[in-house]
Amino acid sequence: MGKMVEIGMKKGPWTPEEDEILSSYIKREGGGRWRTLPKKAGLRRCGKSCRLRWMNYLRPSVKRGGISPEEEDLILRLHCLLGNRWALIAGRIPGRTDNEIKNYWNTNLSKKLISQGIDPRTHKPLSSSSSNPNYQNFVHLSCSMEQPEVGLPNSNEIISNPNSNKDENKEDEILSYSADDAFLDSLINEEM
DNA sequence: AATACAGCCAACCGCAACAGA
DNA sequence: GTCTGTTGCGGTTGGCTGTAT
Repeated sequence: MGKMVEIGMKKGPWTPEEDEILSSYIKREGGGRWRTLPKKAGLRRCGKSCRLRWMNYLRPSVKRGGISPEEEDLILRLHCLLGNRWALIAGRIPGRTDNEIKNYWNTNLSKKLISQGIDPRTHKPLSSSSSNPNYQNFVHLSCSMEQPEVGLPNSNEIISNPNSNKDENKEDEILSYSADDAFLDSLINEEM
């Protein structure tokens, strides 16, 4: 498939005028059909850019900033279970977007974990830091959800190598498990 | 006051997944 | 089943802002 190059499209930060055009169009006509939307709305932006702006900023349900300690703890728990599946994590935290959670993780939480001697990718102690007393605190805080009784992978398996596609069946199993609503709900409710 | 540096986050890019013809 | 266009996701980057020198 040939790459579609959009010429004459504006890039970079959105202006208040563009925001107004996009949100009033979507309120009037609804979202979706992102590729044709900007032309119909009268915007010189690509569909991707419009979708991103709406999803991460303009949607009325989007909360911005001020992540609470409860939300932070939930992000830690979900990341421990799911790895860098930001959309999946965001789906369990009302009003938060994948982009916001990803940014919060990269700028705050991963540094916090590193300072505690924890590898933010694996949620295991960094090399030669397993005796770090902070690790015990972190395990209690972040990874203390009960492991399922039977037939389910543990969280370390899930995130041990997120880029590997060598075992498709296993990956499917993990994905279906990871997205299990009842289990994730129990994880959330345990915390609230 | 000017400059350098660091942190943060909005937005972009590439690719995978999905949908439908 | 295959091809093609669209959407969604995650990694990355560029630029803005605040702080240090």
